[in-house]
Amino acid sequence: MRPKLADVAREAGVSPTTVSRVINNKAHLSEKTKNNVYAAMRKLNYQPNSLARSLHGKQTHLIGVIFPSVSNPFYAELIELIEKKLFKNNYKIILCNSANNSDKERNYLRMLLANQVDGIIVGTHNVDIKEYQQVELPIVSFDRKLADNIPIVSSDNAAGGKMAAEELMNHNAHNLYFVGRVHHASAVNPTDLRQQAFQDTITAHGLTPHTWNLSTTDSVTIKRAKIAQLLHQPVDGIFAADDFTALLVMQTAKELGIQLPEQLKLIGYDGTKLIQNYHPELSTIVQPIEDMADLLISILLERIDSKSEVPLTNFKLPNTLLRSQTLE
Amino acid sequence: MRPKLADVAREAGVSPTTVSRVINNKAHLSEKTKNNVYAAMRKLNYQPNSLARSLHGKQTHLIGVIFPSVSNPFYAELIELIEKKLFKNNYKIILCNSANNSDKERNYLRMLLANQVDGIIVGTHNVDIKEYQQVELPIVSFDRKLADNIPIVSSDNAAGGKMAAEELMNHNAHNLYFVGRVHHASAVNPTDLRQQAFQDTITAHGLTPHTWNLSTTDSVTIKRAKIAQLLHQPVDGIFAADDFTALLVMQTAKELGIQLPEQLKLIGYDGTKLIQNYHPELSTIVQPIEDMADLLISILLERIDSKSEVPLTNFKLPNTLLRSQTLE
DNA sequence: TAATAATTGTCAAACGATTGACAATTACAA
DNA sequence: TTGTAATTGTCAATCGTTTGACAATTATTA
Repeated sequence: MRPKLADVAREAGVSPTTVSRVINNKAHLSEKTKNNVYAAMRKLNYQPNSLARSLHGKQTHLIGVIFPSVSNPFYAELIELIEKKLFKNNYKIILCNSANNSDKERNYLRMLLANQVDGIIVGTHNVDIKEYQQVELPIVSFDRKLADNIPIVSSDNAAGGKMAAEELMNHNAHNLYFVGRVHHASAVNPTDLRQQAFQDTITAHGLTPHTWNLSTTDSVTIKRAKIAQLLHQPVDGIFAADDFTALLVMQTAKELGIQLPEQLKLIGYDGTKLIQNYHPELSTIVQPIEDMADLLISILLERIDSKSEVPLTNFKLPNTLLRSQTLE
Repeated sequence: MRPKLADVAREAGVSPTTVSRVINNKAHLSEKTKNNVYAAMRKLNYQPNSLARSLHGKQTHLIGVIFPSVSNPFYAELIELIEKKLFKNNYKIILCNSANNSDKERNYLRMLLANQVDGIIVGTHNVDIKEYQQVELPIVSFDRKLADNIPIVSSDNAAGGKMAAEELMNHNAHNLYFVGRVHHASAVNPTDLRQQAFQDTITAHGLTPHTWNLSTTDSVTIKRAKIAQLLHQPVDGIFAADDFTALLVMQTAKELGIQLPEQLKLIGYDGTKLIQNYHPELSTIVQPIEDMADLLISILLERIDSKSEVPLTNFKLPNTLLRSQTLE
């Protein structure tokens, strides 16, 4: 049985109230009793029961973190940074993998509320979650519009798409394709803005943009096949929706004997540390992952402890272009 | 303010006790009252306060998951599977990134205890944690000896090392190197067994094994440089400590004009889905990630709800060899 | 119709800590 | 020596839910 506050009090020869005061730094306490209490806590290896404390109204210091995947390196790096920074602020995270399953996400959301988390960071891609509307807890969203009263942090996707288009055109590519999940209706996801801006920029330059759709449910084998098909079209510039798709393009091109960058220019998206380290040859739009993690957390913590309404902005952080061998 | 049990009772026109009974499926309750209560809960969007329930002795349904990294794809995939399977069993996870920092790890451990988690899965690489000895909570360790009373789940690292050695020799490689973090003292980590078995197997075949040390603190640039140095030695077979190191070897070899597999055979280790999908050319020892996740969880849950002492075995699951272009 | 079973309620004590009110003791300065 | 401030204690209510004991009501069956 784990020791409780009363045990510490007995051990230290003081009242339970005093122990609680020591723990919470209340009132004026002599160094002597403080030290007695600390010693007793150490001796008994005492840890205050968070449940009891939180039940009384104290913060839980738990933050729910909901993302569609953990194994995707982009999310993995973002989550790692979020964890690191929250830990510094003495918060711990409950990790929720929505797996793009709205039932699972809803379930997790309910659980987070039941567990009285202090706040939630959401980076998931399911739209139909009405529930977010009525959560009266500090929430910050990553790259996605959840509800009117929830601030969004993202990179400047439109600028990223434009940058990719311009860069490909500057390198004399004319048959330009966007490869990835292609959206058709009006842009809903911030990420759709990449494709949109890419196409608009190309059109503005008097060229015709093309798209080549890969479904997110396609296996990698199928994606490779589809990309091989694409590479049999006249194409000399590709903007991939993400770096891993770009890798497939690179590899497929190589198999088909297509030279990069001579015959084909390629730009990816995300620019994780993993890609920068292990595929430095890939040109890519680098998202400011660390800045976004910082911002997500500072907005969230601000909301948590000041209770102030944060202006409901869509915070857009700038991307950078990493020029490498697939471009020049 | 979130509704509480008493609010539901009022709304449903029953006593708080009855509501609690409905929630916990106690006693005999008529369908009618049950439905009334459910309706009231739905109407008020009621969620029982987990803190209060757990304080009373109910499980928290929280599991602490401590790993040295989230962004490393191997851990990322393992964590994702653990999350997926725990979710199915109605458990949620508190994610702890030890970052190979024993202070941080100790801190997280204390916090997990304070939060009354039901169990802990530990996959971290710090040794000097005495604290694990005295935790009287169900714990399972991944790939690491923590304390005498804590079961370990791992892949058969020794068999993996042996497999790699034999495979390289079968393909007529004679100058064999282990590349990665090289241990010198007697093996402490299960992962050290890979290197040990690799070397022993080579020696047993009358050849001389070599090692080429890469520190975990080396940047990727430095690792590349060190690998380039290695490739200027006489070497025709390399066993990399992990797949990402293997990628660096592949890339460096290519830059130096060394042909794989003609001039150099290469085997990596881990075989994540990421590597299998995006680097299918790499031969590697594939760890049974999913099986390990299953086993970790079944042992942990067994311990949690049967309170039975699980036999303190080191569960070793078999690896498989993925032969690909870097071998033949 | 009586006896039995099922259903629901009331009440109160936990779970482990926090906190405010108030009292009592001690220490220190004037 | 007295007054004031600092220190510590006692006591009880509270956070939201669970649970056991017991009573009261209703329904079912013989």
